[in-house]
Amino acid sequence: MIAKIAVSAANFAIDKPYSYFIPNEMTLTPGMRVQVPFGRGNRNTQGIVLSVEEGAHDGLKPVAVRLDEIPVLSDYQLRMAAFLRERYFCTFFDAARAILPAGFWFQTKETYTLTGDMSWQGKILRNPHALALLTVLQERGGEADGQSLRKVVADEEAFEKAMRYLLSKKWVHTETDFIRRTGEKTQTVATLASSVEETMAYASTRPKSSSMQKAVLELMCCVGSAATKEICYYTGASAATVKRLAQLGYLELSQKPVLRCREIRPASDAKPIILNTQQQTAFDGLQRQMQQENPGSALLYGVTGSGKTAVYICLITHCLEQNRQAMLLVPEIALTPQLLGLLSAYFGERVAVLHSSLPAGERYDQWRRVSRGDATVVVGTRSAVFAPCPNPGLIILDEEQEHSYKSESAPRYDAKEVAMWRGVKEKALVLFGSATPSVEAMYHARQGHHRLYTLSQRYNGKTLPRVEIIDMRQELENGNELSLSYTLQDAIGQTRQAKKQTILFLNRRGNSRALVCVDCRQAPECPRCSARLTYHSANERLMCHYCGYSQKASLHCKCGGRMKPIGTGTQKVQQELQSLFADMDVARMDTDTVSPVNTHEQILDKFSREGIPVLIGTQMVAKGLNLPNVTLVGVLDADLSLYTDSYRAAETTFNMLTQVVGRAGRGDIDGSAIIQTMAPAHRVITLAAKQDYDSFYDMEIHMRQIQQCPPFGDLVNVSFTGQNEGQVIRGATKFRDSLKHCLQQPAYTQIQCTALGPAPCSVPKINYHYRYRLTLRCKMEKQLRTLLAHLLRQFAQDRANRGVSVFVDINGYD
DNA sequence: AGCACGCCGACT
DNA sequence: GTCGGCGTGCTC
Repeated sequence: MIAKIAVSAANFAIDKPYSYFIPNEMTLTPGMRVQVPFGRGNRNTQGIVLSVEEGAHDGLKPVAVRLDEIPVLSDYQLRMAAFLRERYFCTFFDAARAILPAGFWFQTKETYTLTGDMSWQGKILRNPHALALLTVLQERGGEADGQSLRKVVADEEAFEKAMRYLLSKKWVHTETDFIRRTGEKTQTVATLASSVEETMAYASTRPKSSSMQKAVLELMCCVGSAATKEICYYTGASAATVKRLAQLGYLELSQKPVLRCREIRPASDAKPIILNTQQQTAFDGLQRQMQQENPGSALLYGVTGSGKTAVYICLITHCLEQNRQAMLLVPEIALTPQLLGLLSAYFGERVAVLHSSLPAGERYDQWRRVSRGDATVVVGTRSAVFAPCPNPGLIILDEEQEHSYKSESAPRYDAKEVAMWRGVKEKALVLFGSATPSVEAMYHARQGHHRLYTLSQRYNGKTLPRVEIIDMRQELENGNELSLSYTLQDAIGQTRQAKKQTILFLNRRGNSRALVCVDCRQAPECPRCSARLTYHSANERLMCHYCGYSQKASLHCKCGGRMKPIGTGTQKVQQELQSLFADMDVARMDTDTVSPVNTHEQILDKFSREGIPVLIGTQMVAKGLNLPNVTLVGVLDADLSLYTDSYRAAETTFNMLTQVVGRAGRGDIDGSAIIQTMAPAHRVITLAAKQDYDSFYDMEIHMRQIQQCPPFGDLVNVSFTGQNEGQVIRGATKFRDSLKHCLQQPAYTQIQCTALGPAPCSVPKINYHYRYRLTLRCKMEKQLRTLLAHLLRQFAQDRANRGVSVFVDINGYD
């Protein structure tokens, strides 16, 4: 018998089913994982059985080990993996990795053994690490595992190099085994093992060279116990320093499970839902659609507060009554505790939560519950679209316009597309929900590809907040140089007097700060990346977001000038507020205030509970909880997010403004919003202020048509990365030229596609790797996908492109 | 990408 | 002569 196997060692260029013969005593079924020898060196590789067939095994290698008792991927999931592979230019194995939760995967364990060849003894080796490894191996009776050997040569790169040398000399032999993970994800926690006095006494005797030890001990005296990872973050010490202190007896290390999943608190009352007329109409239509042979897809367009969730719950109930499972995807699980509570109130034990920050073991269990059919309601983030429901009848994607449905790493899939594919294959209704649908979704709805259901009434008949636009140029002319306009200042004062709360929203991406020299205006950059280092005042360090590099923040610039932190401006606004309202409490949400101890939720919770008059923050305050006591929302620099070169800038700004304005007046009292901008006449801003989605859509769809952007055309980035900049550019250019050449061939003349570039990516260098990209304006159809796949394979096989890797991203967000 | 094989220059 | 560098081609 012969098995066709997809192997993990294959890259995109050589990814195909490889045939192996199945030893007589072994039985294999498709979807099982196996260990097979691969390549000239027959290194052990993990593989997935795609199919099993009759046949003679002339010259085929045998399957070495069967790793699963029962298949981990069903036939249906194997087809899904094939779909991902074809659609997103990844290997079959990459696709399987995306489908299966992390808890399913094996850890590799390398065993190194000394071969009989002892000719190295007495020789003077050029590589001192190699000799060290040989010595240790001999001491341990000629065999050791990779983990313990890596302790001998701590530096990963040096270890690899030395081991490569030993293997090439055939003095050492290696074998890889796949062992099941321990299940639970754990982290190392250090606890102070001696008294504070004793520890401080020791710390004070330490010479300057051990300042790291001192810093760690000081921190530990304060906190008593902390995760090693956190200690390293706050002090900049390496894990080795912590370990050393443990050896010296000052700290005690232990393994504790990571528990990031907060318990779901079921909402207290699961009272029967009464739908209003609009909700009932939508529900009836959706329910009827779900009964059909091919239910297709639908868009539920419901303004903020119109009660989409109630419709979801009724639909899920209906779906379960048909003995089918329901899936509900959300952009971010941490922002939906209320939804989770509500679902568990209605569906109790039948709910399974799947998302990436669950500990591996937990995720594994949830996954099993779903595939066994014990859990019939799946709630989760993007990857939950792969949930192994045996027969789903309903797939809901809430807040459909959110970017988090698109994966940013390989395979770069879009959960919306995967959901549509599943919907067709499994005859399940796919429902997109949004208060501000993406232009693409609304277009498809208007074209009749999705059925459209609209909820235009706010749940308890509440009116939308009053919105006022303030021209900040005018404000400057009037002599106000503060970030807060006079109008906003007054409004904050009044809100405070009414014992209500204000949220001030700074329209900045992220929440990072930099250190800038007062004299030369230079900010320290990452030595490995073309990016500024971010200043973290919690640990007084500068850190790189892209590669993880970090260094101690210096107070002085190279030029001798003083360094000053600048940032999102939240602090500046806070200072302004405090000089305007001397005794007012202000809460702030940015890198300085958000920490593992002080999470977003805790800050919001504190703000809400203690009735702090003002909360300042960046985009992260826009999302999340309902805060009933907030009646005023101020947006600073509303136009800032318009000035990016993405075709989605207008849409993102509109959605963000609508969302933020909707934060005001969730309680009994009507809210108001003040939008400050340098471009008060900009249509996006005026329309957002009026909450006029339809006019915005009409304007934007027109632009998209002119520019041939989605939904009319696709923008595809083909990115090239490598350490040699010239080689990367040459590779990209060559790729573009062969694409252009192919497009001129008679077979491909129907393909419409133009290629621009190569141009440097938005971050041109990450971790010493240069990044260039081509932008294709095209219609991503089957023929073009085939052509691109061919070109990608050809690229990888070209010797000139060694060390350059390439990936494709379709309609990405960067 | 990773690995073996093979061809060629430097050193014993 | 042999060790070791690096270019080339294949992966069931």
